[in-house]
Amino acid sequence: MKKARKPAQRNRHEFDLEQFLPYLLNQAAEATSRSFEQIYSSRYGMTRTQWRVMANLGKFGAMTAKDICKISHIEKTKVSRAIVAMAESGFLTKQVSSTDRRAENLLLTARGMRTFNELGQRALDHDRQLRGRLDSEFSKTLVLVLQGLASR
Amino acid sequence: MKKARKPAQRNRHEFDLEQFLPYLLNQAAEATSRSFEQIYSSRYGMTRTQWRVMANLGKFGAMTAKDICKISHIEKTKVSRAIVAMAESGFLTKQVSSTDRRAENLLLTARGMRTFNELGQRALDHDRQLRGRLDSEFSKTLVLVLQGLASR
DNA sequence: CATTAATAGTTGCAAATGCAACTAAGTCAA
DNA sequence: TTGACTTAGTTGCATTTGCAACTATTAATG
Repeated sequence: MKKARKPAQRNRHEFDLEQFLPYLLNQAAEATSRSFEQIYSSRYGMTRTQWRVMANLGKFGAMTAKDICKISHIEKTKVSRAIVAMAESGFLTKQVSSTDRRAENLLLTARGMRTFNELGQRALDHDRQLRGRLDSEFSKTLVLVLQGLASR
Repeated sequence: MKKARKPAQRNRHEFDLEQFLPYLLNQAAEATSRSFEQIYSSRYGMTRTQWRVMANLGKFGAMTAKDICKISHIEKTKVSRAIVAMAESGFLTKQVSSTDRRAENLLLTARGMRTFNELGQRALDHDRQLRGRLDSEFSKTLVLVLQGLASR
């Protein structure tokens, strides 16, 4: 059990880190991501960003780095490097767009697909575990709220 | 408005990144932390970890690095380096514990206090903005759920 | 057309991080 | 005591990141 410390002094603002949404979100995000990270990192040597890129490609099929950025709000350099690494590991192939030679269409290889399918299955399990005893109504609202917070 | 893409193919698992809790939490955490980070980083050149260490010291008063780790679940090396930097910037002072010469008691300086008070005020504002139109009952539950997810 | 501006993606570099190994100090038991 | 073990905190190193500047290509404008 956590020891209940007394605040050292009263402040004008009554700010409490442990109630601060960005902090809480970070803690929860770290804890929940980290356990799942174990799986794709140990099995496939993938990083978190790589897994996310894969999950997007797995869901939406071929798309460009730009698309991934827009959908996932991940930094473009992060995406760029993830793509390079994934191409090297044989999870995806790039092909220059026929209509715009700057852009490259990204496509999961057969191996990429298989990997995505396996990880997707495990992700589902993990998610169910996390949601555990959350009321299903609450769970739905939670998703909406998080999406709302993410898109600002 | 977000373009609604169609999944490329149906998979056995029906996994959807955009409903995946770790992912949602990360997105929300990033978005909400980043906007606030602007403030302490531009005004005081502080990093996220430094701000968190400060917030703990501000709330609980003098404590050791170990205590901060235990309370906040932040990696000890992260905490250690944050402390060094904050001491250099004059936000805190260390003093070797009288009962255990390995441990150091950390204490915000007057400047550290002032900074914490100012940032605390702004954090409160930020938090209120984030919570915006969240139902207050939901808001409370949310905190509990996030804390639950964080401590596993 | 010819320039100028915008866009897709990459790269360089300076942080920030994670992990393991380390130092110094304390504990405990025989 | 002394030797093995634990603990508080630091350090080294390899990896990941964020940001700005860059290349190559396309769009827009006069």
